[in-house]
Amino acid sequence: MDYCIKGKDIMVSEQDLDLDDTLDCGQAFRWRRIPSDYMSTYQGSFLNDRLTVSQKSRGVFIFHDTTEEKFLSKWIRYFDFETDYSELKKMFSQDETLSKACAFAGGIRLLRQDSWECLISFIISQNNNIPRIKGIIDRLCRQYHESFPTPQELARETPDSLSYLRSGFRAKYIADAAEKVSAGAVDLKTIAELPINEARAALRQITGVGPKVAECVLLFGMYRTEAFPVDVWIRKVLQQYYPQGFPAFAAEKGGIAQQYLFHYIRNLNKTPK
DNA sequence: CGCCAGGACGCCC
DNA sequence: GGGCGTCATGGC
Repeated sequence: MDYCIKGKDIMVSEQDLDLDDTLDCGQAFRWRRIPSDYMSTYQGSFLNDRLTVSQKSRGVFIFHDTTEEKFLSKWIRYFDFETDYSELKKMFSQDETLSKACAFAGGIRLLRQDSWECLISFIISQNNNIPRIKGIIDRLCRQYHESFPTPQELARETPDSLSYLRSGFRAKYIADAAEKVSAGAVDLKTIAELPINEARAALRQITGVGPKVAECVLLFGMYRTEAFPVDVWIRKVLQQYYPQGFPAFAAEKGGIAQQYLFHYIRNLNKTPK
């Protein structure tokens, strides 16, 4: 990654990033695409900082509505610019299927999101579709001045008071997560550093957090790249391409590989962009 | 209209 | 410990 300042904008060059692949692939739900004919622009936020980011062409980006200080202290980390994804993809490509997946969706990067927002988002995601997940999270944030509520704020709610979300049976799960996190019974900062199986068990103390949601929180909210969420699509990939098991050489970064595979298998039958 | 969604729970055996 | 119905809501 390279960057330079141009007026109030920050110009960024990074070959291993595609905005549509990364911000609209189901790992984060609060990025909104601003319609435009000639480039992709997204608005979103991380913790309390907003960002507008555009992709001008392949590998060329403009970060607006931010500062160099914020860019250095927050956005570089959020977009995982400290990691060399071309190196990762080279490593993955020893495997034939992964090689195809990387070629197909090589613009995906793992976003280093906030663990609390991730926990609630993926609780909402269960047995749900992406447009509706976005809608529910939208209504939630609108209630809190367009920012994600803190655990303490959400802990004041009940399943009934959350009915405006229209999140269905998930409301009681949201309330339970908020209660346990705000009271410290579940300490996300500590969990992030635990050995992976202990971290999994700790997250699953929350009602409504099963294997899949726990894995997503670990991967997307705690940057545990060895976490490997298995949903119906990935289960299909594992059956079809990895009957002997997922290759061990990729296990440590398995979650990132999983992102490429997920995007690949979901779009196999659609026409490539 | 019916099917399904980046699942988890409760209950069954 | 695996199999199955159920859980709200709405996108398609």
